[in-house]
Amino acid sequence: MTGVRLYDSATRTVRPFEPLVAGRVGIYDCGPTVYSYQHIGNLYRYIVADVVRRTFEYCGYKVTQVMNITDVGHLFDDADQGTDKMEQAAKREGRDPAAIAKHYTDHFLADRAKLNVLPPHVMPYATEHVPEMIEAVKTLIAKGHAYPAADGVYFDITTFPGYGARLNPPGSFAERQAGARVEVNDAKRHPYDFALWRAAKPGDLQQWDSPWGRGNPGWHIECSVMSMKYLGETFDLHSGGEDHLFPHHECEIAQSEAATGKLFVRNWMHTYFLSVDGGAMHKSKGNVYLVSDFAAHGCEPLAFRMLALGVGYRKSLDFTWRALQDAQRRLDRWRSAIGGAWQRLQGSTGAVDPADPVKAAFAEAITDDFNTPRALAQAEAALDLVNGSDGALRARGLAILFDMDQVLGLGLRASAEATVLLGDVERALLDERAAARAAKDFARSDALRAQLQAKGILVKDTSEGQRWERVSRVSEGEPA
RNA sequence: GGCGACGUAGCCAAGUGGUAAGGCAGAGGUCUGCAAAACCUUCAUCGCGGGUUCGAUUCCCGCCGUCGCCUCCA
Repeated sequence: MTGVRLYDSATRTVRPFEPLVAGRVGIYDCGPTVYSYQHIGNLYRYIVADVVRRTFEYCGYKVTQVMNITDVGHLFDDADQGTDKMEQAAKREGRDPAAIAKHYTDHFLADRAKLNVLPPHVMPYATEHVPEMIEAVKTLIAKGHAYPAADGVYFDITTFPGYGARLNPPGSFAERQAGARVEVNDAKRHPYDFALWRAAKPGDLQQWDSPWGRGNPGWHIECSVMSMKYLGETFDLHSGGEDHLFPHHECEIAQSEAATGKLFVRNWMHTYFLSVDGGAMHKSKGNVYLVSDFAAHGCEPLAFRMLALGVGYRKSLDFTWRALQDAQRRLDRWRSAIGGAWQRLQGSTGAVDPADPVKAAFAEAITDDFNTPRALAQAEAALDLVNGSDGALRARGLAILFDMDQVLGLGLRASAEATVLLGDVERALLDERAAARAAKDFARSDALRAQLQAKGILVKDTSEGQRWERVSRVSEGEPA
């Protein structure tokens, strides 16, 4: 089993990963709130989480990856708040929250599949864990960490020393308080006490019975409850976006550890936001892009995965259409080389030597805090072998690339296999063209090449005969 | 205002106290009936100004710029 080094947001250092249970790793990824389509920034984060999970598996760990679906808004019908996501969506679309959640969850999962993001092993829904959340709130009240108030139940942060300072710089929380301009909610004892349970308000579409009357759960409690339910009270790795550093994950830590008296999470991981054209995505700027927008720019979803792999997750990727198109070209080049080699080798690559230096360099890169850009550079080294004229090296390079793709997830083997799946007509045209070339009938040969091109098959002549590949130029598009 | 992150070639980006991976684009060349590939060569002194050091892109300070968080957003 290969060791993995990773950055931990709590200690702010890169250190060797040490699993709670030898050979296993439990991961909880904060999932999306499904009130609208997930944009590329959201999806980018799940590509990163996917690479993390694949890396551990590549290294021989038995992984349990849990990702929640937040299908409750924890929101109340209060026009002043203006942040009533699930409610707003329900009203906007004239559907109930369950239908909204279903629609956007399905779309999210479909986008993930297009990006070769593997399904998590467990995918709990918040609405199916409300009883457990209520139990957790009762426990916190019983232990003196929470108190019922007029409009809900709040966590008392003064009962958890160090609140807000696990993932954030020491002292920063005090500064936040000083700078806070938030009007104090009279129901709360402390401005930063956070809701565990909210009393229902008139018009709430999502509400449940509880010991504190009808209402809905606070945002943070669902992640504590669901992560501990499926991974245990202490688990290995918890990931989220950089925006979760405060308050979400600090709240999770406080309520979880207050309830169990145990360390909640051993490693915290946060993905930085991607920017678009050098700045933030904003609806007002019209640059909140979806996977379904790629086709219009001649790109496939997997080009976005290639682009994402080209950046470290702790630096922010700057997304531009040009960058995506560059990634598409890179992906096309890989496929072209791999498809050609696959045809020459007739589908046999042999096994990968576990001690292969290129593979070793790749493993070294990917296990160094998931350094995908460096890993890609090693894949390019393997690609050089594939492009060479030596048949043995070609087989070796191909085998290495397929091995690497267990982590990269670019579907390289599938694209290679697709090149040899020809229809009878295509096959006949290729055979006829080979005959024409042998007879030096170039006019006929060129005409046949044009015909094949029209069928999406690019033919190339090499010293070893014709090679061909499917041109994946996206034209069919993918409706939103 | 407070706290934090980032600023590397035309573009996307690795990285290190000792003169900077990889990809895309560009330029020149080889090969080729043509085309497409492939191959070879070529393309940066690391935001600005100081400081520490024998030596800094890499450490420290200041400035400028971008981004994030400061109650429900990946």
